[in-house]
Parts: sequence; C-alpha cells; structure tokens
Amino acid sequence: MELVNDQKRSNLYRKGQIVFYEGNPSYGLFCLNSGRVKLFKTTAEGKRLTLRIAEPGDQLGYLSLLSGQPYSASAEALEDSVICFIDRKIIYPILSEQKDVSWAILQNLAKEMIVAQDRAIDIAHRSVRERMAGLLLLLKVKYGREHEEGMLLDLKLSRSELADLIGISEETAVRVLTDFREELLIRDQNRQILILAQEKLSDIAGFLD
Amino acid sequence: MELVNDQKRSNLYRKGQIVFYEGNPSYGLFCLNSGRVKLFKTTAEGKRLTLRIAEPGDQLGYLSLLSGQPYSASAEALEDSVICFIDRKIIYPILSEQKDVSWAILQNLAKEMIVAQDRAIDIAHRSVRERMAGLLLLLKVKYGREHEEGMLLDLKLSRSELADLIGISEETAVRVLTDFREELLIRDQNRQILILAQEKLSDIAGFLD
DNA sequence: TTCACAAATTGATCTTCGTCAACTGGCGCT
DNA sequence: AGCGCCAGTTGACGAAGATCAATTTGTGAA
Repeated sequence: MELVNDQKRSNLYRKGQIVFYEGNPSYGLFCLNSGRVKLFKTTAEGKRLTLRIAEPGDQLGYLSLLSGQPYSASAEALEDSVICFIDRKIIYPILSEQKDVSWAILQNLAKEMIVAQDRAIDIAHRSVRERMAGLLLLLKVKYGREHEEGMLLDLKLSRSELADLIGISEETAVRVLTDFREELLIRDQNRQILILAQEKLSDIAGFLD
Repeated sequence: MELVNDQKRSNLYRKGQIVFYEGNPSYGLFCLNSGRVKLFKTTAEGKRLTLRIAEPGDQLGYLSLLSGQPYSASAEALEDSVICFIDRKIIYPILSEQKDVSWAILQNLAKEMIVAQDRAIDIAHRSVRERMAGLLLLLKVKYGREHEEGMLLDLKLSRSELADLIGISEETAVRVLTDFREELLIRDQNRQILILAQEKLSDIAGFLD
C-alpha cells in the first residue's frame, strides 16, 4: 500500500476533459478522488450510450486492466475532478497476493455485470417512457436528497446526458420529461430534477415492488 | 478438487427443460458437461432477450453465486444436456484459497462484461439489419464450419431464438433473413444457416476491419 | 449590459419495427 | 393416409422514436 501511495499520480481534470478514449490501450488503473466521471461508448456515427457515472472512490478502467484489452469505453469528467493513476506494474503483484482484494473486485464486477444485462433488456424491450421513469428512480436512490416537496436529485445532467443514459435521442428525452412535468410527476430548475410523485413514476417504470 | 468431484451431481436435462429460473435463489454452481444451454431474461410481458449460449465446459449461475443475489437470468437446455451441480458450500472455500481460480474467473467475467456493454449499445443504436448481420458473423466465429459454398453454422436455432439474441421480434427476424436470402448473402436448410457472403454481411454489420 | 453560443424546446415528417392476423408447409403421431 | 400442431412466412397496419429544422431560452464572458 505504501508502494501504491508512493507511485500514484494525481491530476486535475477539468469538466469536459477526456480521461481516456475507447479503443486506446490501458497502462493502469484510475481512481476517482473527487468529482464525477462518465463512462460511455460511441458508435461510428457518434451516438453515445453512457454506461456508468463514477463517484469519488470509484475506479476507472479496471475492465481493460483485467481483460488486457483496450478501453471498452471512454471516460469524460462531468465536473472538475481529481483522478489518480496507478501503473499496472504496481497493481498486478498486489492483486495476485491479496485474495481479499480480488474477491471484492469480483463481487463488484459481478454486480455490475448484472446491471449491464438489465440495461440491455430494458433498451430492447421497454418504452422510452418506462426507461426514463426507471432512470429517474435509479438516480433518486443514488443522488436523492430530501426536499419539502419531494426528492431533489443532487446531480446536474443535461438533457442529452440523460438521453445517453437510456439510449435515446435528446429530443425524445425532452419530450418525455415535458410530459412528466405536465403530469406533475417532476419539476426542474436549471438541470436539477425534483421528483414529486415517486409512486406514479414507479408505476410507469413498471416496478412491481 | 477431490472434494468437488465427490460432491458434484450430474443430471440430464432434456431439450426445453429449465435448469433454473430468473428470480430464484442460487445454491451453487452449474457446469455444463454436454449439450447447450441458453441464458435469457424475460420481461413481465414475456418478451425475452437471450444473453448467452453456454457450451460444454462453461459454468452457469456464477454471477448469482458471486453476487449473492438471485439468478439474474433463466437457463434452458437448447439440446439434451448433462449438467452437474456443485453446492456453494464446496465452492466458497476453494475460491478463497486458490487465487489462480479467482483470477481466471475475474478475467473471464471482465470479458463478458465488455460483451454485455457492447450488446447494450448495439441494441440502442444499431438497426435490426445491422444487428442481424453482426449476429450471423458472431455465430460464424463460434460455430462456423467450412463448407464448399461458404461457412455453415453448426447450430440449430429457430427464428424466434435468433430474434431473442438481438432483441427483436420473430417476424422481423424472418423478414431480415428473407432479405438476406434474396440478396444471396445466406441460404438456409432446416434451421442451419449457410453464410455465402461474409464480406457483404461485414459491410452491413458496419464492421470496420 | 450585451453579445455569442450552447442548451432546451417544439413542430413536422419519415422510417423502422412491432403487432395482429392469416396462411402455408413440414413433421410426427395415431 | 389423415390429423394436428408448430415453425415459418407474408401482408397490412399502427405506434414509437429518430431526424431535421426552427425557434426560444438560458448563460457565461467581455
């Protein structure tokens, strides 16, 4: 651990900066210290799908590190972020010595895998309206903050970023959110969404519980 | 290993039989000895998305085992299959003792994770025609057999099973395949597909290489 | 404050794909 | 042979979203 602390290099990434690009080779592991970073994939035509939003404490690029393949997604700072980098030369020995570490990663990975699969079937078979409702509730769990009229999402995302999270176009994202607003399910003030009616969103999302 | 061999129970599953159901708790790991098994998820309305086709030697249900959550997908025998079951009581101690094992699983998992993510973006942003072409080429890599006129896919899948693999309806799968047939890209005799023009399928799929 | 530019919104239109319904053909079973 | 069933096929139709094109609203910098 001393070794890691010694070796790691911290850097500031400005909002909008790219941490790494899909397709490039990986030389180590990134750890997000502060800020937020989105991981996304891009099609040849430039369409994007956001896979994950990383939080402080999260690691970036471990799939490539583990699989030995180039980055399967790009990473971009959503806010100014401090990110440290650990060379893979440092990582590999540690990983093979401490079974607890690899066990923890395994567990984490397995969970993310499940999320990825859920995502795939959602995109394939659920309507935009359902997916957007589900997304809002998902974001609520992670970023929800008590508010006198409901739950306030403590996260600023543009329409286009919201759209990317569920694989739709910016315009339809706007339309669905407008619908939600007119149905008094949400309200929004400059990129912050306030959830007014969780129950109804739950119904729309098709959540059974 | 002795212990595992001692403990494992082999069973024959007939074609169409369910090995385990999505949502049920997991008590151990399945290993596919012979035959083929598909892993799929089902929506509340009964729509399916096939996640993976397991081959002999593959393990089933490890995501649930690792994550401690219920099965995230169901497993159904595509052919008569011999599948053995290993109680998780046996697995856990071994896993935590032998780092090589968990390392191998990690690597494998990481790769599958990447595939899952690719799948998600494909479904979100590529047309049915592109996805079907891509699927055929993917199946070719895994099941392709030399044939005088092209590559024969050594795997029998119904239209509906093909559709599930890329998240579309049976009818549109039929239509796309009919198109491909009329364009002389493929031919098919009783559920076996013969790929006549890989290049053109590659073009359609949008593969850059 | 004002300008410039990015984000959000809206409308119109078009394409793709799903759905429903009917029909066909093959295959096994009796 | 005759029956029945299921996979495959085809057609017609409709709905959901994407796309393109304006327009409006913000928002940050000078």
